[in-house]
Amino acid sequence: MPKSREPQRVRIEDVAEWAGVSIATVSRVLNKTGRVTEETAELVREAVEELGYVPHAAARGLASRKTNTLGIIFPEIAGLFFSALLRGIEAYVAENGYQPLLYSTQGKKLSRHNPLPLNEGNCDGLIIFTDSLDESYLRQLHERGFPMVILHRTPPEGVNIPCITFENKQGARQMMEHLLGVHGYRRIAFLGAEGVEDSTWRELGYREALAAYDVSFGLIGNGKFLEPAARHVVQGWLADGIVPEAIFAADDESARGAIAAIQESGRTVPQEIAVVGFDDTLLAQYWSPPLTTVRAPIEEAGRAAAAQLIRLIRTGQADPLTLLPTELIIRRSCGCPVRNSGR
Amino acid sequence: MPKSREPQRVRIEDVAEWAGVSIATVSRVLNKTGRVTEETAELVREAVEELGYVPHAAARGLASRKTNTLGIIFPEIAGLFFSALLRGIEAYVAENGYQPLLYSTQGKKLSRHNPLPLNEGNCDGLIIFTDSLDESYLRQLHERGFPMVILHRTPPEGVNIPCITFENKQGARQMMEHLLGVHGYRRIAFLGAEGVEDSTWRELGYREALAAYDVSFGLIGNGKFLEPAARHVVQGWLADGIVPEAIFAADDESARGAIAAIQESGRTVPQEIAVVGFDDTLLAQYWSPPLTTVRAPIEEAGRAAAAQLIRLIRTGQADPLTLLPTELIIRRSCGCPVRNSGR
DNA sequence: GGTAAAAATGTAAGCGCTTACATTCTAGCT
DNA sequence: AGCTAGAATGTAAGCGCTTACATTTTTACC
Repeated sequence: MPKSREPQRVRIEDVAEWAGVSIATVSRVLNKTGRVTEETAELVREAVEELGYVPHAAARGLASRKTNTLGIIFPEIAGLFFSALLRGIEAYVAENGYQPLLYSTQGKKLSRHNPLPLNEGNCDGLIIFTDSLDESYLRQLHERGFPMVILHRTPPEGVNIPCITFENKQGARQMMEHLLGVHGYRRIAFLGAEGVEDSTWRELGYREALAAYDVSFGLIGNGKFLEPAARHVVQGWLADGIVPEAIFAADDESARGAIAAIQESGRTVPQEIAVVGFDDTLLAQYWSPPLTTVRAPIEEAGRAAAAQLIRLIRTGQADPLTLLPTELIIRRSCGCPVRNSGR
Repeated sequence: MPKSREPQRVRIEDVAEWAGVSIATVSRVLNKTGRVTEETAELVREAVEELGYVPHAAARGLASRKTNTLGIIFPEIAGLFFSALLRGIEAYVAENGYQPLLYSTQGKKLSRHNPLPLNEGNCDGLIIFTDSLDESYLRQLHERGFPMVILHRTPPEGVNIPCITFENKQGARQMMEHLLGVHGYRRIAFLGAEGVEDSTWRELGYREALAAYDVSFGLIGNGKFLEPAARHVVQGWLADGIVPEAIFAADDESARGAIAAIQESGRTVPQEIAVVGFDDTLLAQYWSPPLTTVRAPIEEAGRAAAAQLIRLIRTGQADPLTLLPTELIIRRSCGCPVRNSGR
């Protein structure tokens, strides 16, 4: 049985033949490398158009050892945080002639034994988002000289991979100042995510502020940065008769969970328990009550990561640490009176 | 000046040498193709481990004409809709040994003159999301025999590309039945997005329902599926003294905008104007009032798209049309009394 | 018109793999 | 021991490009 018509791929050779030139010339026209008479160039372009030629990315990458692609490693694809980050990356990357290639580890931790599908073969550099690669693997990649930047995670010791993160501690500190200083709350609980570095820093800000105000009350729950988990934790507290004056959720999703748990218990936010968050995603301004939170410039972080990576690829240099400032967004859930919608 | 230490890439040749075998054997072990003694295989695996060898994806792709990668084309990266879809795709694709490669057109419409960076060179097939490719380009790709599926858009005439979409008209119809039949509303406005196919179908459902109930009132605004645009449209209506009994927003973001505009005008939802949406994303259950909407199985759509594409790649066959059912989610914004939170 | 430098184009050697085919080895026969 | 089928492994030809270098053509100038 004859194989069903295998649609012939158009190759550079076909273009060359059509235009009556050599493949080298075609390549030169396409890549604008080397000089070619305008006449010939036009002829080649016509051939490309006529035949519908599209260069084969893999072949090109193999031959030139560049892919013009940046790999982006995410632990999972979810939520607005991710969207915003990606938007920032994408915008910057596109402006600079690269295309982003995404890979999500879906919770699996990658190591040398379970290596990344993204490597020199298909991208020129990597943006690594949080904790998805184990330390020795990260180190190995880095030693190979593969350009990488890390988002929201300090690189392992001795490995100087550029890092982009928020002023987490500082932001948390500010929020706590507001809760402690303006509202006078003392019994403030913290809802973090164990093992997530952002959360750890925010927690540190929380602790420091508490210490600064000489408050001995401290309550820390693991809301895993997920609404259901956070809701569950707070339900547990309330059931056990532990009723803080305020809950500082280390991200907006946890805040959402906390509010749900409190409201389900028949209590009101912020009158009985205030709740504040971190990130300012999730349309938090539309919640009831509108959420007081710390705005993290997520999109900006994406842009910064892309910028550092491209710089690293091109010049071999990049800033070891980029710290992005956060901003306190006061709405209603902390107990403040209406002022502005925080738009 | 000597070039700074160029870190040598480990190639299959190095592995072969270390293990004392030929590169063909290494390849066979790695791809589990052809027979190799367990002894030799083990030796090769040791070499791989020892040297930290990772195959070069481009070279592999070039030689084998397979990339195990699926390209996913999005108009833009934004919102929860996208996240959910991607999650569905990613889950299915990963289970089947592929990895997704994303490309966002950022609003630009791609054509033959501005071709896709994703092609035979770096992926084995394409999932195309809405209107990001022009018709003749789509046709050309299809004629080349490149496997593709389309999400939320009917393929151009004569081109039988498998298509995955929601029961948009049906879902809109159901919602309208609720508004017309249960609540008895007659002055119902529609907030769509011009040129978006999903919106067009939903609008058709809206019109049909109106006709079925012999309602002559009809008001259609272009909210562009964006909160600010929708808000603006509704502000305009209200300012002009046009006050419908209900607004059917063709997606949740527009619904959000409509609610905002109404509330800003000092009116209440749903008492004075009811608002309903479509998609059930965006934590719509937490809004104030909780949004009555049509749930579209977004994640399921992603999964279905991936499934069809992989089937197409492997067998050359796929279902021409996959229609995913929607579900009416009654909450409060339509005027219904509290029943359940729609969790 | 002749010559040399510059410009334009062509030739061919890879890039790091897979894989068809060739070769060598092993084991089971006679 | 000698022979052979089958298993194990090796050899080498590409995959479709880029690019260093070789060659040819043009231009500018004497």
